Amino acid sequence: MSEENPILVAFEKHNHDVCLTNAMQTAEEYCHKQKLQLTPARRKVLELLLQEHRALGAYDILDLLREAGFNSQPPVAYRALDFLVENGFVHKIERLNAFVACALPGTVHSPAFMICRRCDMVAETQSSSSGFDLLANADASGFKIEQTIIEAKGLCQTCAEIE
Amino acid sequence: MSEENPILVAFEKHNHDVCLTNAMQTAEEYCHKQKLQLTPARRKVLELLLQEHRALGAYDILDLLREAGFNSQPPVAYRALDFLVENGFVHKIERLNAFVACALPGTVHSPAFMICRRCDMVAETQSSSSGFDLLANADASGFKIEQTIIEAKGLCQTCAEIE
DNA sequence: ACTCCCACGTTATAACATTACAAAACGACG
DNA sequence: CGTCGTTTTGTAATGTTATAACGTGGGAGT
Repeated sequence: MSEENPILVAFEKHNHDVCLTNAMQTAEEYCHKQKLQLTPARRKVLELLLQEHRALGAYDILDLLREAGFNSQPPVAYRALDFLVENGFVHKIERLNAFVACALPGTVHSPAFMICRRCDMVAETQSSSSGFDLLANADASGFKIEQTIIEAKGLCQTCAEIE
Repeated sequence: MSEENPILVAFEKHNHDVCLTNAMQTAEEYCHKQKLQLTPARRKVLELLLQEHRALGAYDILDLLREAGFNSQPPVAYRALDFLVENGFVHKIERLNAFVACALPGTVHSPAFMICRRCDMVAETQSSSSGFDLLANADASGFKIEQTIIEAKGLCQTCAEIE
């Protein structure tokens, strides 16, 4: 069930308001504890991203911000996104040059993504490190991994049935 | 040793001419068999990339092409890169929006990369599919993975010693 | 009140990538 | 050998993503 496996949440029907409210609350608390400022622009960008299980480009976000009465220059969006990414509330999807709200905010994790090429849905899952060749090769060569991005492109179940 | 483990080749001293010659020959043969045209621009781009174990941006390549007497518009570089990527001679590094010659051309493989953030070296390794959470989660959700990109950022041994 | 830091405002531009359409090269086949 | 269809190239213009640079304002601590 979704309640127990947030990983699959993007694929299933769920009460999205709860999704959003929980995530916002987690962000609030985290920022309060860390003495970080969840300013209006940052908050709005996070809300916008939480409203979809899709990745949005920086300029999409910029348009939405503009509609919401915010200032409209690119640095506005990029600064907010940088903040949110740094603090783990948002992930960048490199394949898409786009951004998606974190499905597991407030936890240290090493995410992996499934990206549907048809409907653009992005689902986040955990990538446990173990048993994974990359680590062995990194070790063997003395490479110190700091961060790994894992992004799978394909078709979600719904879209696979259609095609 | 490098001869037996091409995965580590980028990290070690090696006769780079051999590297290049072998890869070019593999590409020639593959194209001949598949009735693909390894045209001068495509060949030159592959050579340029093979000359480094680093990723080059499309515009870097464009500059080098220009120096080599080729035409200089962006589509020239992007077309050659598209061809080389489609046929597995070159990989795109999404994190860097840049391109690197394949270390194992002519074989079907699912690569993973180690990218040194200090010296920009890119090493290719294989990502065996097995034992890897993403697959289990994809299965569980009905997601059909078509391609997975794996890119680790960090420090290569040499750079780790310096820092 | 002073000052330091952080966030924001704004302009400009850099870096990456594609569309569109015309011309040339190439290969297959009658 | 033509000529037709396909692939590749030439070229201009434009679209998309991201950052540099520099100035302004507001709050926290002294």
